[in-house]
Amino acid sequence: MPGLSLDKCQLQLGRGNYTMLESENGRIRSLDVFAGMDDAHFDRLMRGAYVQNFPPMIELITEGDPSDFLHILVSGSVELFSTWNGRETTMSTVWPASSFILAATVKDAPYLMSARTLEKSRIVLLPSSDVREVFDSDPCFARAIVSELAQCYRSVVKNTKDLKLRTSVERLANYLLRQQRRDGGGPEFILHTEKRRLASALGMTPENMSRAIKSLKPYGVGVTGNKVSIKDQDDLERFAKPSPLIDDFRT
Amino acid sequence: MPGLSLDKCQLQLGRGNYTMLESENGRIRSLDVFAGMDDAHFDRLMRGAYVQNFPPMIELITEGDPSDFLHILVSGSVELFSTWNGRETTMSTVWPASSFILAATVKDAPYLMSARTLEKSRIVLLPSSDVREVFDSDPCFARAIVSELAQCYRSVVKNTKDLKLRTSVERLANYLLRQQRRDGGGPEFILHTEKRRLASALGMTPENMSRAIKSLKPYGVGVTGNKVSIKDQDDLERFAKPSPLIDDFRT
DNA sequence: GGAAAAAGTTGATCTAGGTCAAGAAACGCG
DNA sequence: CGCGTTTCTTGACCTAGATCAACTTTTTCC
Repeated sequence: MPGLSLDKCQLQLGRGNYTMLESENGRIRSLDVFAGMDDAHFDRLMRGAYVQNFPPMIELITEGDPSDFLHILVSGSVELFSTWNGRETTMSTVWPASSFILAATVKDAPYLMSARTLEKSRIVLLPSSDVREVFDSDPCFARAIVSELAQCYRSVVKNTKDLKLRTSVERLANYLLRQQRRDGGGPEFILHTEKRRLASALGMTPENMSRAIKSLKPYGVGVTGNKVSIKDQDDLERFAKPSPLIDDFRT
Repeated sequence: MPGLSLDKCQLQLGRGNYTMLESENGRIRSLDVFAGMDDAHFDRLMRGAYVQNFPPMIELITEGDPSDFLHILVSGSVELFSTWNGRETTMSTVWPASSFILAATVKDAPYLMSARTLEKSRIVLLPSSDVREVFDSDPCFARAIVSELAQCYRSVVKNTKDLKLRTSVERLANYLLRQQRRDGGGPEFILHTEKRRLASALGMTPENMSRAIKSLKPYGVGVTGNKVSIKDQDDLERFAKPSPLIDDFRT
């Protein structure tokens, strides 16, 4: 439903009322960014907050726009993407519960990426000015923001290394290994992303992704639909050569 | 001189003494990161600091090592690069006066990139633990760190967009336009980077860089040695289609 | 449940960019 | 200054991956 604008949505769903926020508070409060902060400051942040449900495929943010809100994804999933000269690429996918476009908020600079919901998503919107204000008065929050930001930075750096140092098949192989770990490490797991989006995220075309999957078959990788099975873990790892300095998403 | 290790250097040059630091203090003090902070806190940081001169091509940092120091480049230039599976790529080049590997320091996590001097360089080393300590006690410093980090993050995001959305010739064209602006905007300017390093930074081979330069000739770009002349600004810009969301290095 | 739309796959072809090799130019150093 | 090393360039060739088109499978939605 591309005709449904953000404004329309806000009117439809209205400003998040206190009860809605209350029920969400626990979840949000326990996020890393807010964990250690003062209650008063947290309340201060939440007073100006909106909570909204969005349908799938709604463009939440358009790159270039001023960054009025820090977004926090409570449920659903959001794709960050960028465009130039008629081309488009997936920059990353956001899963609950985490914030996005923190850097734009902090710098009070225009968004560098657009964002759209992939599924029905619940999102908390914190006015950027409030975030900056509380940052200055709560050292604990400041510490958390800086840590989150550093984490984001390191993720992008890892992604750049992945892009510049590996071929597309190597990127796919390592993506599968990362996904496997995230899913518990068993020999069978599920892709939570559409293949064409995955292709874009990994910097290739959907067609080439299909072929890349096929070319991993000799290493014991089977993919049917969104189900992946890794028959020979060692063999795949010998090929993929995963490195903690690229593939470990925690450090 | 690849035989000369960092340790040897430290022995040779010794710990920066107070006089050396004093002479540097002004320059360092005026960096964005330190500008607004308390004098006492600044002194606290500088008490534990080392200042050192390094010859060209010395590896200052190896990716994967623990991040013991925040580095600040006072003069010279430093290349940040990464390796995987025998391949190497330039991630970015650092010019004075700015800090590098801030994110690793903040998170107390291993370096994701290696660093080497390109020329004779003067570098201030601040123990990471001191930086984190002062961060917690000086809100102004915290604000500056977060701003610097956000800036770094946004730079890497722009770089990813450049890599994923543009061809190598388009990347080169836009790089030239950025370099031109940085150099005052005149039709003639100078490349401050070796072409092979530039090639690596832009994600291509030196051979392909040569050919990319040639293919920009029809758009009025002339390159001889490190001198670049842009004869038809409009023509080049029509081809390069620079975007502030990728190419503006300030926001 | 079934038509329409979207996602995924496959094959044929093309092309951007990598690799290899050799020569030219620039640089560093005794 | 001149010799040796490195960088840069050019040409020939190759390959990873894109594009295009046709087809199959899956999903969506009335």
